[in-house]
Amino acid sequence: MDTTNTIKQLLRNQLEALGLSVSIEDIQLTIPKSLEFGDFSTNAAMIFAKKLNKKSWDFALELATGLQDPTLVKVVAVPPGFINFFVSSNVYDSLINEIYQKGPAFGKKSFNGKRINVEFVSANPTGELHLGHARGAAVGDAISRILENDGYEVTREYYVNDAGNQINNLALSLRSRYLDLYKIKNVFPEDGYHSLGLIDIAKDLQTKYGDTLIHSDDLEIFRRFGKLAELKQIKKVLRQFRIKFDVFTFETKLRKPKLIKHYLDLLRPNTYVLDEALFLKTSAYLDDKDRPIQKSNGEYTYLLPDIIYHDDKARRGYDQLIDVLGADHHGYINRMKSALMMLGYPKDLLEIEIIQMVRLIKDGVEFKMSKRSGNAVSMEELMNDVGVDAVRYFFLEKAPSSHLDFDLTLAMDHSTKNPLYYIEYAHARLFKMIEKAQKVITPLFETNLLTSEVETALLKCLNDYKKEVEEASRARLPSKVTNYLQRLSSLVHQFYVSSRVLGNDVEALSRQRLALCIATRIIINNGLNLLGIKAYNNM
RNA sequence: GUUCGUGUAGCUCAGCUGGAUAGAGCAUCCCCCUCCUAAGGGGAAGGUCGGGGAUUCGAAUUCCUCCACGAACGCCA
Repeated sequence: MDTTNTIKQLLRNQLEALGLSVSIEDIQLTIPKSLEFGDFSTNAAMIFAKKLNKKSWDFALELATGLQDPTLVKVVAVPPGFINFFVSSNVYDSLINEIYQKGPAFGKKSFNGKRINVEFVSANPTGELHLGHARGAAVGDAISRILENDGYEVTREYYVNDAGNQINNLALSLRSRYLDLYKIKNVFPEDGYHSLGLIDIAKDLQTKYGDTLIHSDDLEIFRRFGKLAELKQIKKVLRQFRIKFDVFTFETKLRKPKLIKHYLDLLRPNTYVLDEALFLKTSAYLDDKDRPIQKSNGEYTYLLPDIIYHDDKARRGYDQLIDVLGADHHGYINRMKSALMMLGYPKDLLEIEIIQMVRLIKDGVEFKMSKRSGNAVSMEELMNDVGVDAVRYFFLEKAPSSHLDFDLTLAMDHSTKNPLYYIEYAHARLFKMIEKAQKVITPLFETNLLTSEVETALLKCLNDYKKEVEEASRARLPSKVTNYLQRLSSLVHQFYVSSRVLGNDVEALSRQRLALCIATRIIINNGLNLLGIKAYNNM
């Protein structure tokens, strides 16, 4: 019989002795969050006290005194009426050993047979990536890393919207810049893209084609050249941010007449014509109203290629599709899910993670970011000024669903206010100390001497790693990992100050503490790796 | 108006599959380097967990309702 059942049985017997007959199933035994509450805990006294007309606390004391078993080291009642069970003491030996043996692989699960596609960033190739994209990039990549760690095979995908109005605007803007180079009078498009990068692209165009395009009415060459140049720049920035996409899917590849026709036929039963436009009956599923897929002028809306795209992803055999999208795509969720349901997919094949807005604060005041204005801060600029590690950390430490104030003044100031330094410092301290200590002693991977409050807490925290990382994967919340690392680092600093590794009277204590440091450093390193943040050996 | 998100310390936010004294960073005040990195540690102060109601032995957490802020509600993508 396992410990849980032993304790439950014990409780049942004791309750009976006190005049209450309950079944085993009604007894709740949990593993407490905090170490001080023992290995198991029950709320039985609080639940059953009322039946005997007793106070929870009195009843807990009464109940606890009768609970004895060879497997139990200690049984205590605590206000307001919990009864805590302590089973054994040296449970952490195997943990420390496992962390040391597995190193970077500790906590990483083997392939569970499930494949997940994570689509993120997917910015239109019409200009620079901005802050919102940076947040999406950090979150999408961290979620991917966390899922991989949890045993999933992950494909990172970028959808390139290279058809439609925005690309025409890009082409027109580029042509205008190109004509400017020849001092030819022209009108910059009203919704054109003002980024300075476009002028450089125009120059490249000039280098390649000379003046042969001046009288060309064909926009196609401007479209192609412009989008590829923009995409190249985007990829460069993402690479610098340590993100490599596995798949780029182009909207133009999905806008093939044959494909469109095929999908129109497929969706036909779910459509109707209104005012010469073709509407998809998404409201029959999850949406609050129907959505047009073909305009009255015969053009298709973005929705149709997007449906084709999602079906394309689904057909590639993923068990789960995740889209990481900005808050402005909020209304998109139900219409895309509805469309996929029409094609016969389950409701939750597609999961959409909405990333809330980033508000930019500079010198204490908000300034609006605009795609057009020259003073919007780009992702590249941010990365160069703040550093990749810090940018990632800033964006990951808060849940994606909460609005984020990005304080530029603070971030660009390389100061100690940066919460990432706290973790990095803990890592560097451990690293240097381990390096030093290993010249004198060898680690002993046992824990019987590690009994101080901070040592016990540290062991417990290391033990939590797997659980936290699993939770982060399940909830798609990288912030669980940043929070965990903060907590762990705090314990590291406390430990560092209070518990010297070298120079103890008892050599075994030094050696066990060294082993604890080695294990802890590995965990910090592994945790940071899940966030795409580098761990440094000195600061 | 509808849908979604958010409301927790002076500020920025954790905590939310109900549980034990509601936590951290920054800011303020006081201590701690002859000794493994003081980018650190210890302590003080700071809270009607937006308001109200319900369920429960127990609610920041679940449910209802109201308020405030943000986002989306286009034959744009």
